[in-house]
Amino acid sequence: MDCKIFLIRVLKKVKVMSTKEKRRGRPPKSDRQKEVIRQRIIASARELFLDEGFEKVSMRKIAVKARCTPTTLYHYFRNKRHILHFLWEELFQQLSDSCVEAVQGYKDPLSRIRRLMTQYIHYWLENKDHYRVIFMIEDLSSPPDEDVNATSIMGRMQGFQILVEAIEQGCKDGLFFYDDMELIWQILSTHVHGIVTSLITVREIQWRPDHELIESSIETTLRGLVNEGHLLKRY
Amino acid sequence: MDCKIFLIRVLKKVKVMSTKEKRRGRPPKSDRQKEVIRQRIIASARELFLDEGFEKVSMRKIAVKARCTPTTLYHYFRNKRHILHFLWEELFQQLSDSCVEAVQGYKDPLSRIRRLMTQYIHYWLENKDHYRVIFMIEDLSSPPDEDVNATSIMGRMQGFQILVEAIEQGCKDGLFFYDDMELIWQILSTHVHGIVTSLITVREIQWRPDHELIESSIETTLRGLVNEGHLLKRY
DNA sequence: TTATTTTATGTAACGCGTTAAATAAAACAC
DNA sequence: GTGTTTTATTTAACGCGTTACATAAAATAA
Repeated sequence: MDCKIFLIRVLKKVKVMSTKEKRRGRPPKSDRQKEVIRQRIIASARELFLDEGFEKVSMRKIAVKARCTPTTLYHYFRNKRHILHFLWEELFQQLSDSCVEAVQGYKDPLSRIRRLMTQYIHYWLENKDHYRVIFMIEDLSSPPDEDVNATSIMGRMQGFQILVEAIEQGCKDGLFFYDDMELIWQILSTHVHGIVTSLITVREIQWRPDHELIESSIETTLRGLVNEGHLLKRY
Repeated sequence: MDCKIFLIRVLKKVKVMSTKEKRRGRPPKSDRQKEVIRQRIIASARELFLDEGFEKVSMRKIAVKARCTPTTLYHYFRNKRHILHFLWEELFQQLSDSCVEAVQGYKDPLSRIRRLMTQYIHYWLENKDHYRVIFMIEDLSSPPDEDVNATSIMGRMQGFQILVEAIEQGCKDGLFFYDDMELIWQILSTHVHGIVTSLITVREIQWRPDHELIESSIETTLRGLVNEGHLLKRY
């Protein structure tokens, strides 16, 4: 019974939506209007984040800056993480820019990949609070935001593009043990990310000096990924 | 002036403490008594954690179970993380046990290391909430607890002991590219940890199927760490 | 007009980790 | 006994993310 009623309601709704008959209630704000408000909220969050650091970004303070109440924020974003997602892109852009700079003057794919891995690690170590914003916010229950696809963000980043191209070139040259570009960048990503997350979050372990652990760890990954004979002298 | 006064106060305190004269105020609880209360608090936290999952562990609920107020908890522990640190040891023990079981029947160091790496990853992937308890609690300001040394915890774990012994044996056999046991286990740790943390926390990326990424990632690390010719057929 | 329906926003609350301030308890000095 | 000093514990609060609920606003239906 309930099922039937529900079905009828859904069908009515679909009919109304599809034929664009006059809706009954207050009309929703246009997508354009909504976007304006969303941007005002994001701008407030960014201002707080840049001015006073991540720990000052609270929903209540964002609301004050955006001239609304905290509840209104939840009308436009699922949760705090959802708002901060939009700041990710800017942080990734910084990372990307620093990576682009890091490969300047390096021509062969292997050197470029090595430089990118090194820079990735150093960027996060030098911006530990940015790292926490992105990787250490517990969302517990909520599923990942389907409208924020990190792979697509990364795809638009020049730094990631350079990595992909270097891997592509490497594959052509028979550089790698594997013949699968996606697999290769995922292996590289998990390994460098492991170094970053270990050094930042596992502070109870007495790690080797940063530079030693970083360099030997990266070289280990590259030796494991690159076919014998292709491993040139570094840099 | 202030400095001088401070110095005098310190000296008085030291004198009193060292000569064991009668103290003026209410005497502190004995270390034994304090330990009893600490254990009661930890037991309450553990009960909540095991019965209802991590998200139910709140300072207020621990306090109720331990029959005191939340503030009292802060008399015996610096913060929530400090209490949960004592649960770490038990989770690490589970991990250790599963690792001990995983190497059963594997004799050569390389196979044993490979088994340990694989089991480490699978343990955390199968116990994601445990992973979050340990690695994803933001402590923001506070420095790492100096009285909880993860390396010493790990040292007492048989699973870690087996890893160290396997590395030791490997070094004797000339198995590894590096000749430094600590460096080797730290490289192994960061790499496997990178896989775990990526798969658990970076959900916005469409990762390769677990088994594929795990296996090729581990093999990459081992190829990079093990000298040519020593890399036997797997398992 | 008035009633109804839907959207947008606000009010007040929940439980959270943590802490300042007050108070209770236990010792000594007088 | 009465104060004094130190420790242990509680009370009450802060700001937090989030949400149930109420209300305002804007449209249609009658």
